[in-house]
Amino acid sequence: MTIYDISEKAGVSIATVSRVLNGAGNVSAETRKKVLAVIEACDYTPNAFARGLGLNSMNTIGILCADSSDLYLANAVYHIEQELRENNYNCILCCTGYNLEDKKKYLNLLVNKKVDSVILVGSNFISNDDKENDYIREAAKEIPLLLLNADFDCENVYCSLCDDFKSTMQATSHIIKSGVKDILYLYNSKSYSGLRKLSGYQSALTQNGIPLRMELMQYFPGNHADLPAIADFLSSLDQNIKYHAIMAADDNLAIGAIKFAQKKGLSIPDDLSVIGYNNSILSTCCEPELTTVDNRLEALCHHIVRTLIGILNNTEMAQKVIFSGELIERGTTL
Amino acid sequence: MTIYDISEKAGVSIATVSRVLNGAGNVSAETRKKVLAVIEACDYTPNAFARGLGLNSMNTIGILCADSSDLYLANAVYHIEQELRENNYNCILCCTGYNLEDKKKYLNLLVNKKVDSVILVGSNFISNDDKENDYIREAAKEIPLLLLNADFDCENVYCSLCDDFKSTMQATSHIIKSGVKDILYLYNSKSYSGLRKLSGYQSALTQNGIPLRMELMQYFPGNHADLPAIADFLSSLDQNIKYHAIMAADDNLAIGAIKFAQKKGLSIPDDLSVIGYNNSILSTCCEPELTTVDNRLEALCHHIVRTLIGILNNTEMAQKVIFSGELIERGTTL
DNA sequence: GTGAAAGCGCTAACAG
DNA sequence: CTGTTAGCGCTTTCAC
Repeated sequence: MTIYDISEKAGVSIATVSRVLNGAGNVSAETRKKVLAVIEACDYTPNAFARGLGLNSMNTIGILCADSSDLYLANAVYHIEQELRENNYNCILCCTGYNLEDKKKYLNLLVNKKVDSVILVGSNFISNDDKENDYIREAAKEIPLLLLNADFDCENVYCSLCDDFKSTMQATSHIIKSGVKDILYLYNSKSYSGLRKLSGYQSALTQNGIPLRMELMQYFPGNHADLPAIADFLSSLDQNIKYHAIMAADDNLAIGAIKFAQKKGLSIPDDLSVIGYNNSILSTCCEPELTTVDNRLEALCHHIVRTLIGILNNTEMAQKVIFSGELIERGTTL
Repeated sequence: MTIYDISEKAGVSIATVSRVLNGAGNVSAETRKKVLAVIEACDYTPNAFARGLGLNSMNTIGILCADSSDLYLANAVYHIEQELRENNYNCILCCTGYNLEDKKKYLNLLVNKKVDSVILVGSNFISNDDKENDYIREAAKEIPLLLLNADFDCENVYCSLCDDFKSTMQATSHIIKSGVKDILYLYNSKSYSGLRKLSGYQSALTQNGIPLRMELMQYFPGNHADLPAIADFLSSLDQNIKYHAIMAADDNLAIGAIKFAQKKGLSIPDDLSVIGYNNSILSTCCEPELTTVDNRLEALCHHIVRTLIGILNNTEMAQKVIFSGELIERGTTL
């Protein structure tokens, strides 16, 4: 069933059918009604590929993320897909892993699939080594790129991010104000965002006149989905490193810290304060529940989709928007 | 840059360019080399829409799921996308929520977008009221449909599922063997799969000569992502309902149960045994870690993609494959 | 308000 | 082994 069949049955030209299909104004009410009746009767839907070829768009947006099974990224993908769908766009999901070559490959693939735009979810698409960001610049020459939780200045790329520096600084300060000064910083990512968080931690200490100590900044080299491994990592640390609080770069790490404390018989928050980051489902799985930073994921996703829709409608849009995180106080802090 | 430009620059016809592009054999090595050089030099990639129109396929598969932020579904989507991508297919993700009209609407949308097939992830797409499954039958007339974790007999639909009845029965029996007979069953879904699990629980009791008690089968009406609400639900139960074990239909519910026990000061597993289902990240977030049923998600996903690839290559494939779950014993059982 | 016809860029059947 | 040509099904410009 094609537009030709419909035009024939309705006794009009294909141009007219096309007009009613696309809601063009210049069709008489009578003709429109007649055509609509035939379309209805035949249960006709236009061929999406032919439409795509003509319009050079199939209303699809690529979503690139390292790992859609990651709690945080899965949530982001969920919110983005939802809001895009409400705006009549569909999403092609593509998970890249953390390898640069694969990121390049799949970003290219999406561009070649002729998506209208791609949203890169997560800070790990921007490297601190700027040469490694050329693939982003190249792709941005073809279609608009939107970055969630990354900061990158480039024509045709738009960023929505949370001020991770400030949030981490505030969270760390919150611990300090409670009277604890020896705070371990536990992190798992050296992405731009990961490093910003680390700076926030350092800044909070410095501002409060607490000297920085390298041994209190610990990088967990494993997979943060492996919660027991995080606990084991903490257990394996030099016993001479003393601390009474852990500021974690994400909730997974924080849960690992809590497991460690439980195994060691430490009482939370009396012996050990813990703060996480992301306000994910993990922050409520434990007792006491986890104090964590809500980095406004939903707002970020909402904003990024609004920006995208604006761009696709040729409206001028802000290239960068920065949200502020919020500390959610629960039971793991004093 | 089109195939015409390339053919012109290479001094051959567009047919020849098309041949080298598609790896057809009948091109002389010399011509192929020449064309390839031009393609390379121009950084040319064929227009995906035009290709789609000609071949009636763009190598995309629809993934329909209720909620891709759900731990379990997110994992399924992740594995499916990954394996599909390795087979040169891309995924259009579409989350429907749990409302029947929306499921219909988005399944139709995917069919109209001309995906090659759609994978329906999660048992909630099949209703116990068979009339409500007609939308599946309709869609299956157009393209092959693959169901993950659902059981449905219909031409052109293929199912991969885990035997939830057996797994739940075995898990429940495991508790009984440890000497506990008063077991609360906690569930949150009345989907086909949800009901199969409940039957498994009942069957285990019956086989062991334990009478069924309605008050020990509790349906949690809230959202299972709201962990504290699950704990509150258990707290709100009639105090006269006595039990020393909880068999939960998923890990979320089990974690809620553990939170409840911790609040109430019950020791796990001595005062209360708990078993979850899915072997998700939540099963390792607590201390002791959760005994749970691994329902072979990765194997299911692998199999469903293999089946799909087979179908698309016109190979005859089994319409239904049933995997067996496996009890992962950790710390919440005796 | 409506129709004719020219693309959009590719694949594949057919001819040579 | 290579080229010509007819679609694929739609949108859109230009006449009328």
